[in-house]
Amino acid sequence: MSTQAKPRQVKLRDVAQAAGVAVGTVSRVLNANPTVTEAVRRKVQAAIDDLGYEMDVVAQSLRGGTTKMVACAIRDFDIPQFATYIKEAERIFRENGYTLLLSSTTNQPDVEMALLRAFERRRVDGIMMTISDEGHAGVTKALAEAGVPVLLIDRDHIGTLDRVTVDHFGGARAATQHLLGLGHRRIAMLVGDLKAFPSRSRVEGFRAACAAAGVAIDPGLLRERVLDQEDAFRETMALLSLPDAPTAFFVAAMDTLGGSLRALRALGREVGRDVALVAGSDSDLAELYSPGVTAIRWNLAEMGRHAATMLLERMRGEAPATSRALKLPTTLVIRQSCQAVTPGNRD
Amino acid sequence: MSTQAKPRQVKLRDVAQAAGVAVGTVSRVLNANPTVTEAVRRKVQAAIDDLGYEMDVVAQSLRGGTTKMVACAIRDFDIPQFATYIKEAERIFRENGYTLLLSSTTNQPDVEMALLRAFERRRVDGIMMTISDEGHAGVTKALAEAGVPVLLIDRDHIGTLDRVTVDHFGGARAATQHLLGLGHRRIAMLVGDLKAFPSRSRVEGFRAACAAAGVAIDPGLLRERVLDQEDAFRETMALLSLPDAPTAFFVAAMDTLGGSLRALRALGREVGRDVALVAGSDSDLAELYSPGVTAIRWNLAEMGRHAATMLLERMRGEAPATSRALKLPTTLVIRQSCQAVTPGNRD
DNA sequence: GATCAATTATGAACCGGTTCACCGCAACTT
DNA sequence: AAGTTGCGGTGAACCGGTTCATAATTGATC
Repeated sequence: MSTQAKPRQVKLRDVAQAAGVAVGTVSRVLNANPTVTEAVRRKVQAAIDDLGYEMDVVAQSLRGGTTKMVACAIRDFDIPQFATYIKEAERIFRENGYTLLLSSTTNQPDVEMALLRAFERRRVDGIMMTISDEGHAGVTKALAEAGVPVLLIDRDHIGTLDRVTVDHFGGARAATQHLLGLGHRRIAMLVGDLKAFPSRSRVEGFRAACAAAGVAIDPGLLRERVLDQEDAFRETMALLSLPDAPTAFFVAAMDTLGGSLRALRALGREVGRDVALVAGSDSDLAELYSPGVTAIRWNLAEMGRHAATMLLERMRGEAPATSRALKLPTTLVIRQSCQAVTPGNRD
Repeated sequence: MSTQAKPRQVKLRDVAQAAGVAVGTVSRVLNANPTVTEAVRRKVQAAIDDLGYEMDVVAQSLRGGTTKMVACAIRDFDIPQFATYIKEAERIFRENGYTLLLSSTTNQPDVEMALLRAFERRRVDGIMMTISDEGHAGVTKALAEAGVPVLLIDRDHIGTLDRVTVDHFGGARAATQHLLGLGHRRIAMLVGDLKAFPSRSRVEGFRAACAAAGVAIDPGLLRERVLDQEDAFRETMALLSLPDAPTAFFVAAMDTLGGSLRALRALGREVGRDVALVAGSDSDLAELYSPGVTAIRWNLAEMGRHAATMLLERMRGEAPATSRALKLPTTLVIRQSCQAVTPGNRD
């Protein structure tokens, strides 16, 4: 008896027929509706087990209007920091019966808008994403019209949406203060796209620290749009080749430390001795490199947990009408990559 | 005119009414059915654009039986190697109109079986996954009864399913030969769970190389079930504390190098000088550590690309009836972490 | 101008659940 | 005994598309 073969998908009506009840009754049993007798419930359950019935979520979604799916779109999957974030968020969603739907935006507004449309067509119950440009009219319009709750990941400037952010400003300021305190005056900074919150607030933190110390910033040492390790390699090479090269590097962009380290290695500069180095995000590489690379750290698992929880509450209508923002604190993990500037180090 | 506000979701019948045609006709226009006049097509398209109609994929899926969703379940997201794989696979699927659905199996058969049931309920068109134990009766049964194409990621022993695998055997053998060639005889090996293909074939490669060289394996130096960096740290600490500690470490398990490096650092052993080290998978850390860590490498992007393509072909019925297996080659990237055994290094 | 064939549009059934107005029946009133 | 209440189950409408048998229209032919 029971689940053998599986000649044809068992449907609700088959269960109803086997149990000798109406389809509506089986549905009520499945949804634990209290208006059903224990005797009937047992009889139906027996038929369900016997036939090996599995609910068709697509049909359920059509009628119910809710799909129990949450979409997540980020710039690029293989940024380890995002992976940790998503891992934790997915766990929360899974435990709550939601399925995660994943896409890369490749940091292009067109793709972001197309994805939002696709998510709408798929009728996801909620969306969690990063956007490449908080000022992009098309994207902000699409977000506003989404029709389902949207939570921005480490993005800001759209006050009507829930968001989880990181205190990059504080992190960058602390990192810069650290370098300034060691005597560095020519500090190069590598950041991503200033159209998005993280890089923007990192630069603000950098500027704030420099301003507080009365140190002027050489615009030639501030390199933006550094999005991957190749960019970081190229910019670091260029900066090191300057006639008046920087004594310190603040590699602030996500997951770009490797590129800078390769450039330093290629030109034979030793971290800590020839040049000071701070990473904008922590990693195994930063920790285990010799010397250890001072880095800005925050709790990514907690970020994913909170994001998922906030979105769940919003989807369930448990959240307040106003948008909620969570800002995670950062700490500067000081390692051995930054030494004081030696007097004769530079002319 | 055109998409303003959005008072209520526009449905197919609304478009039909606006264009003055039957709903079936609008459907035919949307599906580019050739039996529709250019004049009607244009009229309907105008109504679609004017109303800002967006198809409801859930309803489409219910009738059509196909959801254009592919599920991907892996042990753990934040293993960088998987991230690269998934990134590439997702791109292929997205370009082909498929949406990726992601879950963690947490390496537990129960979860794997539950996920397979959940995927079935969601009516995904295909599944791509790793499993924790290729011999697990419940899981293999669930896979066989899946009802949709399943592709195994770096798993074997289930001949009826498509799969992409890596030549871990060859990689492990080459790595071991390398260590043996440098004079190492007491080689510790850290692998994951032998119930799954990768660790099993790595151990086989290790044994093959040792056997060919006539070197006996000390069972005490073979540590299995090393699944994360904490495990690797613990086992490495234990091995280094042995009265007759190994002179070389083959840290073969995925993404565990960091744990071993921390242990070596904690005990003050220097890689390359005090102990030789080979990693079972390559990474930024292996490349940029000082000294660079010799590692086994394969093309993860290609792996993801092939997996997605194979699954797409299978879903479209373009694949041959027999299951297909792709085995990616590995290369040993030799860096500076393995020196020859110095005569007085060990008694 | 009538007949037939080919082309194009129609509308209802269908996918597989959920929901709700309604009905049957037993218990409770007076 | 007739009327009322309320619990438990029924069955049909509904969600929003797709599909196909059928109808309507057009064009060709005699």
